[in-house]
Amino acid sequence: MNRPPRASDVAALAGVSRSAVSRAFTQGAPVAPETRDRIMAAAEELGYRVNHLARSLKEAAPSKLVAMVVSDMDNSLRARLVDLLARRLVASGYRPFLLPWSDGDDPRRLIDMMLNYNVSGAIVTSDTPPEEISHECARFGVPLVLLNKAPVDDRAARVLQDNGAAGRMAAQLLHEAGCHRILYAGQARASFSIDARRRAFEAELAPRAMTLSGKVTGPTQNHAGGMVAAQAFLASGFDVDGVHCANDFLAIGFIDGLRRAGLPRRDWPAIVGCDDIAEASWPAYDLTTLRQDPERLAEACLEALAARIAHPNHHAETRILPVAAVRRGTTRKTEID
Amino acid sequence: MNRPPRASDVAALAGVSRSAVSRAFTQGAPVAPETRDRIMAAAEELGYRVNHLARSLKEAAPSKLVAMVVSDMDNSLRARLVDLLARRLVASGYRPFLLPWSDGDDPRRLIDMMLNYNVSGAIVTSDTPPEEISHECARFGVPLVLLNKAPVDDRAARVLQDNGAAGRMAAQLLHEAGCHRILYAGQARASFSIDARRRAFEAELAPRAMTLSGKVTGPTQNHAGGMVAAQAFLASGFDVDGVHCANDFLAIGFIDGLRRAGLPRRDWPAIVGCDDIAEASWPAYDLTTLRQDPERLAEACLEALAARIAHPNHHAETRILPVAAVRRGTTRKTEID
DNA sequence: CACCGGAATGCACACGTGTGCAACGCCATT
DNA sequence: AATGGCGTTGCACACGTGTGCATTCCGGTG
Repeated sequence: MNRPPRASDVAALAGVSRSAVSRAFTQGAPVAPETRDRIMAAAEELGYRVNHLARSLKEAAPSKLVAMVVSDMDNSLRARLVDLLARRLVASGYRPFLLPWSDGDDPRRLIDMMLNYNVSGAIVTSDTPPEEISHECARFGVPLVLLNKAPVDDRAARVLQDNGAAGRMAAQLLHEAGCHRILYAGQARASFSIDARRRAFEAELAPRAMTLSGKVTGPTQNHAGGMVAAQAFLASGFDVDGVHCANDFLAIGFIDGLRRAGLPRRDWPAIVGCDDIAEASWPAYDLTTLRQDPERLAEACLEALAARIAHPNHHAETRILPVAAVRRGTTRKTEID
Repeated sequence: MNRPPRASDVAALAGVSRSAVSRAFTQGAPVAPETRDRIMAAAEELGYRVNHLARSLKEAAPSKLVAMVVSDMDNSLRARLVDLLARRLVASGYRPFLLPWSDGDDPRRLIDMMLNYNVSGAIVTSDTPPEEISHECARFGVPLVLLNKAPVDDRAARVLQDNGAAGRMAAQLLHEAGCHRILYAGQARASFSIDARRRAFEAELAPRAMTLSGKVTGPTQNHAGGMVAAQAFLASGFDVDGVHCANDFLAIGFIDGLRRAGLPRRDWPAIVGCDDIAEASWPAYDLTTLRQDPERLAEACLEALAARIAHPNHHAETRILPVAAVRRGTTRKTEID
């Protein structure tokens, strides 16, 4: 026989009933200390582990699984968040369940996978998954947390950075750098957060005596997209002295685009990104940006998820986290080429 | 009542027995077509989904969960691999279960989590998790695949790139660049793969008329570690014209270390990394390196896992995947600063 | 019409666990 | 000694599903 040992095996070895074994492994259940010791010894000998699948079956709805829907793992901020979320989930007794999302996927397959495993909640980190997921989660009572996504359903909690403040701070940072003629570099199909930032950014330009001289876009909001955007910028002939990029990943691509085109460093416009990903601080980029703290984002997600699980019928809350300006080299004058 | 609908609810609505519902959702089970249609309509109306937890309970051992043990998610190669593995696992009908690992963690907690959920297999991607995990998996019959790790147990399958070839190719690339006095930059506590590469690299130096002039190490095998290593190199006064770095992540940190120190581009030694992470191709680095194809690594992991699951008693196999030289700017002479 | 074969369906058990309820034993109190 | 109370334990049911086996039904053949 090669199946894993079950509670009744332990019970037989310890000379007690199966219920006693179950109680020995249940926090706070009434069991005589010496009985528990005998049971634990038998369990150790057999290598017995409680089967959480069967346990969660008994306890009705909530398995301890939490689905993490994620795409764009090439963005290091996202990878960092996945890591942090997974660690916090494990520390809180949950088990993270990774559901990768690609643009062409069928959202119903995703929902099936979540409901098949009776998840006790879900966290959506990706930009692209469609609203349908939110509605289905709400319909089936799956507690849901959206990270940096648009509001779609009253029953979905949201965690997002303060996009309005971020856009305004970006304008201020370019203002501090003495810029007047501004370029915005983004992606054709902007996500919710990026679009909100851009609007706040543009609204803040005129009050600070700056004008939007042009916009360029790349096909994607990553490094490759940034390089394409830089190419478009150089080909356009826009006369600008400051650039705000949709996010850091695109901004470092933009910088590499300037670099590849051979534009000397002293001729670069001032550049401001957003997110403060790890690469932004590397000497190759030294990018001025707006920091959103991944640790706090992850923490807020877990708090929001716990709140949803505890009070599924409450109106879902929205947590807005502050951003902080990080002043680096791309907004400082330099004479070295 | 707010619990999710179960098979008996669907059965009642469709006017059939619960067994019929179960069969309707089981591939190849005998069910009259019109009965199946009626059942499916009822299931759709109620929003019924098969509970896979209960299903896997019935089917004895194998839940469809697969544990992915992973640390160092800041390395973009690792993040990429996690993404690819998760996608392939989902496509193959498995459900990836993310178990983050940190250095101080108790390996027994990790094993508990895997066995509690009756995983049908595990993939270990991280460098650090101790051998204890392998032994426990073997002891409890959990099919295990190790990615780029040392051999520890006959029953653990392994997938790794050809470290010997990679080390030799690194030497050849520096040889092609006309180097003679070589520096090796790595980490104090080297992982298995990195150590194997270094040995092959060093053995290949003399036959190609190159000598190892020195070694420097950083505290970690990432960007920060590379910057420290570069600092150590510059402070050492070693006279070298070629550098091999333990991996790309460290190599780009090494480059940024040279950059921060203000060393002009034309004075840089030739540099060769390993892995071909995304950043290596960025214009800021343009790093010559050895490519290990993440897609093939992920594919091989899944094949190895499937083989372990199908034949748990066979001797575990080891798959060695080829590497390819990627020649870029860091091994070309340049006159621009 | 009788019979037979195959398809479809229902019954009942099993998977491994948690827990309410009742029974039991022990000790202290009356 | 009888009684009450409390801590401990076992019984039995429930969670939601898959499936072997027996039963039923239907159509075709002799």
